[in-house]
Amino acid sequence: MISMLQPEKPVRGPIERSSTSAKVAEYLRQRITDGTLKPGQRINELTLAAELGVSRSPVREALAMLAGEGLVRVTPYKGTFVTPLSRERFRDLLDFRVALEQFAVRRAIERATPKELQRLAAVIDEMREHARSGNFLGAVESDLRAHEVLVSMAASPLLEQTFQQLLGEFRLYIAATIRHYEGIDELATEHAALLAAIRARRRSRAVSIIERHIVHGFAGALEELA
Amino acid sequence: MISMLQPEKPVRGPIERSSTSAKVAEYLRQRITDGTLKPGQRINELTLAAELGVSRSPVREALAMLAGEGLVRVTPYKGTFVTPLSRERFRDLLDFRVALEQFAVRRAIERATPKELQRLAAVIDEMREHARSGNFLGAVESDLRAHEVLVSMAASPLLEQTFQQLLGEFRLYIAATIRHYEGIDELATEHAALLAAIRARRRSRAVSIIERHIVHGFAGALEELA
DNA sequence: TTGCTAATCATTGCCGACAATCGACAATGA
DNA sequence: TCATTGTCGATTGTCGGCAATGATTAGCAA
Repeated sequence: MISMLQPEKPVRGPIERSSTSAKVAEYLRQRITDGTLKPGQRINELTLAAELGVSRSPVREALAMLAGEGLVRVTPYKGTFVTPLSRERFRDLLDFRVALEQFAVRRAIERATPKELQRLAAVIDEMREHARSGNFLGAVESDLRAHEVLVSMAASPLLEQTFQQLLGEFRLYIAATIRHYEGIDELATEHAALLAAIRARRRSRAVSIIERHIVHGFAGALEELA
Repeated sequence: MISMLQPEKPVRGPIERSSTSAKVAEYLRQRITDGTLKPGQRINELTLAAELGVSRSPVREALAMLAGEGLVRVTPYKGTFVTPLSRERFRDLLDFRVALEQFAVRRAIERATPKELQRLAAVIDEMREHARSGNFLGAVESDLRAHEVLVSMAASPLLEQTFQQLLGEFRLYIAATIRHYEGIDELATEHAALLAAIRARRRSRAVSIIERHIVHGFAGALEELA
C-alpha cells in the first residue's frame, strides 16, 4: 500500500531524504504524533515494510533518522520503540519549552515585522472563534499554531528546529491528557495579552506571560499523568 | 580496519544502536568534530565502508542518524555532506547557546548540589592551570567541560541532549577559528565569577556573566568567519 | 505444580547484488 | 562558438537473503 505514504512533506527540518525513506519517516512521525503508534509501543520492521509495500532497508533508515530526532529508541536486537511517556519527562518538556519560548519572545520583541505580528493576530482571532463555537480541538490546534508563529518570529533556525522536535514529542502528551484541558476560552485572551506586550516591547511582562500561559495551561495535565 | 572503530561511547544521547552502526556513527562524529571531515565535504559511502571494513548498510544507517542530529545533510542521489559552515549559522549557534546556558544557570542556582558545584570548581582549577602553563588546547577543552558540567547541573535531559547536539556543531566552528582566540587567561576568571554568582544565588548577575562570557569569547571568531 | 533447561521461533543486524539517478564529457547540430 | 543531447562511469537507493540474537515455549525433573 504505497499509497499510504504522504507526498514527502516539503517543510520538515533540513532533511530531504531519498523520497522513500523520507516518506516512511514522515509516515511514522504522523503515526506517532497522532497517537496511532503509542508511546512505548514496539515497531516491527517487517510488518511496517509490508504495510507500506517497501523493503526493510528504507524502513530501517527511517527509524535511524527518528532515533536521531529522539522520537524512538533503538535497542540492539530487541527492537525499536516509540519513546515512552513519563511524568518526569513531561515536567522536563514543560520547563524546557518555557525556556525556548521565552527566548523566542525576547527575540520577537527585537525583530518581529508588522506582517508577522499581524499573522499572529489572525491566528489568535481564529483561536477565539473556535473557542466561541465550542470547537475544542480546533482551539488547541490554533494555540499550537500561535506558538509556532511566535517561534518563527524569532528568526532562529536552531530554535525553530529544536522547537519543532520538542513539539512533536509534546503532542504525545497532549494526546494522552486531552481530557484535562479546561479554560480554552482563556487561551485567546492570554495570547492577545502576549501579543500586546510584544508590540509594546515590554520584555519582562511578555516573558512572564508566556511562562504563566504554558505552566498554567498544562498544570492539570501534569497532575493527572501517571 | 574494524579496529579504527571506537568501543561504542556509552554516554551520547538516548541512542544505543546496533553496535556496528553505532560505532560508525560515533566514528563519524569524531571525524566531523575534530575537523578531519570538513564542513561541506562529501562522504562517500563505499569508501567509508571499505575503510571501516563493514558493508554499506550500517554506514547508511549511521548517516541517517547523523542527519537526524543535524550533523550532515543528505541529498537524494547526490550524496551526504557534512553540514557546511556559515556566518549566519554561527551567529545563530551563539545566540541559541546563550539562551540554553542562561536556562542552565537559572536551574543550577535552584538545584545544584554542593558536590556538583565542587566538581565545577575543580574543572575551573584545571582550566586555570592549563592557561598558566600555556596549554592552549587544554584550556579550551577545560572551558568546554566546564560548560558541560554547568549544563548537567540543570538536571534537564532535554537541555542536556540539545546542548550536546549544539556543542557538536559548535566544535566545527571552534576548529575553524581556533587561531582567533585570545585572552584564555580570562577564561578561568570568568568561570570563577560565574560559579561565585551561582553559589550566591544571584540570578541576574549569573545570567549576564554567562552571556558576556559566551558572546565576548567568540566575538573575534565571529568577526573573522567568511 | 513449579522451576530449570533446551530447542524453536520471531525479529533484528548485516551483507552482496541489482536498479535508479547523477555528473561529466563527447558528439551533434545550428 | 555555443547550446543541446546522448552516453558512460560513479554513486546512491532498494531489495532479498543469511547470520546473530533475543523471546517463547516445550520438555523434563524435582
